[in-house]
Amino acid sequence: MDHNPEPRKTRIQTENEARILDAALDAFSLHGFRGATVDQIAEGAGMSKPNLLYYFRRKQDIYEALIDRLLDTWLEPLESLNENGDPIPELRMYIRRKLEMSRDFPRESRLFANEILQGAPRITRMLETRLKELVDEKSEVISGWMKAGRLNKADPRHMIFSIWSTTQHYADFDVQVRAVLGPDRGGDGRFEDAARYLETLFLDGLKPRS
Amino acid sequence: MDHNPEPRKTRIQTENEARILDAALDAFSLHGFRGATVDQIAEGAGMSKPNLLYYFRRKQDIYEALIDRLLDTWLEPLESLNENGDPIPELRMYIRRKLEMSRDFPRESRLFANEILQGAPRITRMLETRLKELVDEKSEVISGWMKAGRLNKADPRHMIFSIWSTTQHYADFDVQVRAVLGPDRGGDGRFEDAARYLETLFLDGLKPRS
DNA sequence: ACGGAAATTGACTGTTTGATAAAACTCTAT
DNA sequence: ATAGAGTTTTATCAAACAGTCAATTTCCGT
Repeated sequence: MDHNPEPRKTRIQTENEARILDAALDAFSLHGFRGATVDQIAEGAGMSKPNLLYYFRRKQDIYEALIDRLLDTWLEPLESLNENGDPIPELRMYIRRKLEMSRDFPRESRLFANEILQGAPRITRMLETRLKELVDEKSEVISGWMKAGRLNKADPRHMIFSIWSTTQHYADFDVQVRAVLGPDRGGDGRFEDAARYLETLFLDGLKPRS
Repeated sequence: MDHNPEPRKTRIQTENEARILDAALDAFSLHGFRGATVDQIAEGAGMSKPNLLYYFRRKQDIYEALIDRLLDTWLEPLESLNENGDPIPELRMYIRRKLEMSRDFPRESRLFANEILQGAPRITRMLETRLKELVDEKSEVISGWMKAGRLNKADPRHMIFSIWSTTQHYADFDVQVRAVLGPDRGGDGRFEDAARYLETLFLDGLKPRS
């Protein structure tokens, strides 16, 4: 009665799906859903188009598989913001982890940015439910810290936005960042500069403490 | 010898080019260069595709016209950062003007974001020359303020990045912002909330001043 | 080593896309 | 009012596109 309990995957299937998703991430993150082509992805994955479509029947299926896989990873740092920790180190860690994700997973960041930029036609529901609930919950945590005087008073939701935008900027606007900062002088210097700046900004602000 | 001194435009030409550029801004800002179609733009402009191509011979020409028109407007707020003004009010004004531009010209912001996200193939040179020079110049100004103790010490270039990213976030990630904040309760409330938050963030930071 | 399942391919289809050509129409300066 | 520039449309094209299909080849448990 093998009634579709678990369609166990073969070795080749696992490998090829991984290669397809990787090539698709390249294409979609750079050109968006409409701009990326199946031929392009197939070439990137090193296989023929019909072969690719043997694993994912429609272009949209590849895209949705990517988005699904992305979301957990993407929200995890905020999820692990700990109500019982010290506010300042908690925020410091959250910002650093988001910045690390921009460094280590820039394509994922750009894919997400592209999707939102194009009106999020495929994930609006998710934004209004799962994302909103998570932000609501964590905003309460932050709000509690502020009421206890452990954090400067500010709108927690906009605060989360500002952490998202500043950190993801280094992935999404990478070309611009590189153009402005000039040639990379190797190492993790650029990353550390950004980390140090963001810590100053979020914790101390720009007005000198007299 | 009317040797192409100024190809003075007719009334119809002026009107139609404006309508095309407006429709193109809708399309390109939502789908990027490759994702937007000429048919789509023509329909948005209320004319046939061949008619549109009578005014702009290639799709790319429309796109480039938009980008050109955009840049001056986009950089103007930073250009008018005044070395001789008071640092805090100058920054406050810069942030507010950038935020106003996100509110008033969200399509332009998204067009720019799309271009950068896709690797800025058409404007890399501009980023490396004009934009870099402007940022270098203004970084010197900010750096001077910091050395004079009139501003908290922080990397001026990353500071500019953070102002760009936080303000443009409200245009580029509008869908996400709406989803998280819930239904708009009319008026300029949302804008004022963001303005107030950003002022707190940039000037005071999040660590309470004891 | 072999038989059936899994994987791969070449050839193809219908549609969309950016772009062109030529003919028909409209506006405007005289 | 009319000639010619300026504008619009119909018809059309070749390339690129997502997706299908039948036929072939490879893989793998027995």
